[in-house]
Amino acid sequence: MEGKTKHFRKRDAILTCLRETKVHPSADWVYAQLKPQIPDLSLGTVYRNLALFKEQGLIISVGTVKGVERFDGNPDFHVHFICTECGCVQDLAWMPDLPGLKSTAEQDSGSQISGCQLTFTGMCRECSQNQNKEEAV
Amino acid sequence: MEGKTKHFRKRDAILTCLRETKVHPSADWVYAQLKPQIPDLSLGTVYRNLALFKEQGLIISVGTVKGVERFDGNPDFHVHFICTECGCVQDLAWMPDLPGLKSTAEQDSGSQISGCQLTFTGMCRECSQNQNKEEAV
DNA sequence: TCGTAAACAAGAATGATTCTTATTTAAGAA
DNA sequence: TTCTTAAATAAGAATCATTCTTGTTTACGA
Repeated sequence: MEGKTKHFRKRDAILTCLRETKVHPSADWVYAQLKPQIPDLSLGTVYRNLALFKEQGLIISVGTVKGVERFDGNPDFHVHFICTECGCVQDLAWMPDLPGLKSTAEQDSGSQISGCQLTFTGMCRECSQNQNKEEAV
Repeated sequence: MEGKTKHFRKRDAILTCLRETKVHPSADWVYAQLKPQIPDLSLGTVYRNLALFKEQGLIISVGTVKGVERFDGNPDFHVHFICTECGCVQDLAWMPDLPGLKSTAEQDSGSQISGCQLTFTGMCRECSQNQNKEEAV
């Protein structure tokens, strides 16, 4: 009742961490998050497992924000918003017609399409407010 | 008839290079492209000017492909396809209703939206064919 | 009990990008 | 013209996210 778990304890913890957060974290964030509970966790392990999960389609990459790759534990298609100011990433609730998009794009490109990313960039509410404060000074 | 040009010769060459190619190049590709004509061009200059153009909205970043940022000299909204095998990037001709997308996303996120990226990933025709050949062996 | 393969830690290596310093250039004031 | 100043740049060092290497531990089946 303890034997089998140990071998995958870290792997499982990394996947669970990704699934439970909404921040669309970086490898480093996941590492910092888990390190207190798993003191002998290595950053390399986080990177390796993230790459594995991505390959298996369990997670997706949201893209690179300020030079750092960000991940999403929900691999189902949905729309993202990225704040170019603070780098936060949000899921949008609204969902366009994906099958339509995909088949159109497939015909257009003549390629086999496996993934789709719709991402908006801009300034999040919080950053907009902070900007206004600064301007008011 | 030669005076004013010199100061911006490299800057102009970098922007022109980006506008004339369809490959959605990396900084390094632009550097390699221009180096023969401009032997004293430095890679740092390419990076610096790309960052400047991006800030000015003259070009956009298509995202990071295999760890390298790729750029597009056409900043107007259009859809991209990225081959995860060879890393090539293509423009698609088809264009969804952007204003509609944007206003919907703006309401949804409560944020000021300035940019939009719709990107499909998959395997390009050429890579698909190569894969078939390999399997046939 | 062995042998093998996967998971892993630790730290080195890589490589894209950014930063620093000194030089050159343009353009305007004296 | 001659200074002064600021932008553009080259060259190479520095940074830092990511990947790779090596040796160790763990699970599991013969």
